[in-house]
Amino acid sequence: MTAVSSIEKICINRGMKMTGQRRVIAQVLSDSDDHPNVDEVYSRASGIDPKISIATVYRTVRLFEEAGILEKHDFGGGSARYEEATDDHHDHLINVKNGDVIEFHNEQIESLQRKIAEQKGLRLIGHRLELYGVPIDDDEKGQ
Amino acid sequence: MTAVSSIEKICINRGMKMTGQRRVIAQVLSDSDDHPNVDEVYSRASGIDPKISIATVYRTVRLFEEAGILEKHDFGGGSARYEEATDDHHDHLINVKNGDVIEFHNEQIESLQRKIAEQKGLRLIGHRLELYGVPIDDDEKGQ
DNA sequence: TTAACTGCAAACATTTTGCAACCGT
DNA sequence: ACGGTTGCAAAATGTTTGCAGTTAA
Repeated sequence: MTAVSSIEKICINRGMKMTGQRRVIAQVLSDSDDHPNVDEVYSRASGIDPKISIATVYRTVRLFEEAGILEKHDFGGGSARYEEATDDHHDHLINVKNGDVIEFHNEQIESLQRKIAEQKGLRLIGHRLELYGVPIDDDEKGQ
Repeated sequence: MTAVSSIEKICINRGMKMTGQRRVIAQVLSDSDDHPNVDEVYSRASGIDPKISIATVYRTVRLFEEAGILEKHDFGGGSARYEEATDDHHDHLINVKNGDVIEFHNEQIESLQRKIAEQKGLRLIGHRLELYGVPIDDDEKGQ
């Protein structure tokens, strides 16, 4: 009856002890299309189980992140934000004129990044790439 | 007599009130080749004027950043890091093992970025690229 | 002179942690 | 039953701010 969220399935597969709190947090995160911060996860989870504590949310998202189930993003603005990890990696192209976010993936850039890191003696373990642009059409009339 | 730092010159040009503390902080930042955080700026400044307070450092780097004199970076690791803003663009490769920051510039990546934006109908006006890596040597003995 | 700046300490925001009680397996 | 997990409150960070005294212009 109780639907099992996609994240909970992963947890079960890995033999994690699934408490009621973890189930709720897993469901909240599976249901989220955005990139909630801990406070938002906490309040969504509280709607399902009002006696969850925020310390547990912190501990759980950290657990999930270390298990590779979540991705942690630092978009600035004070708090870390989370999204379910998927196997398709993408970067973001932001249209600063209207705030639209376009996801893209470019293997050539990815491999150049690895190469640059290697040249400096490092193995690439992550990156952050954000592009900011304005519509080319708007360009024709000035600026 | 007292050498005027490059950042102080900019401040003077803009008519900022230059106190002793601001002069010291401007000099510390002008002299820094790395990407110090506030704590590091504070301790370097304290070496020149031991009675500067860390609150003043926070206020001053924020002032400089809002004036476009400094660039503020969020490389993770808890605290914001600063560098003098220049017109020559570069990206950052962060050694997450020790916090070292290596600057790099790769025209191939730059041009790919422009191309990607164009393909989506945008003209690139800015970007943020940060690479995170660990020393390859450390890698050999486990992970 | 006086509006802006500084130092101090307290306030804040986010995240982590010690510990006793609790619960999944 | 046992060891991991939770809730709570306190601590740890990093940063901002209120206020009274100080200083650059």
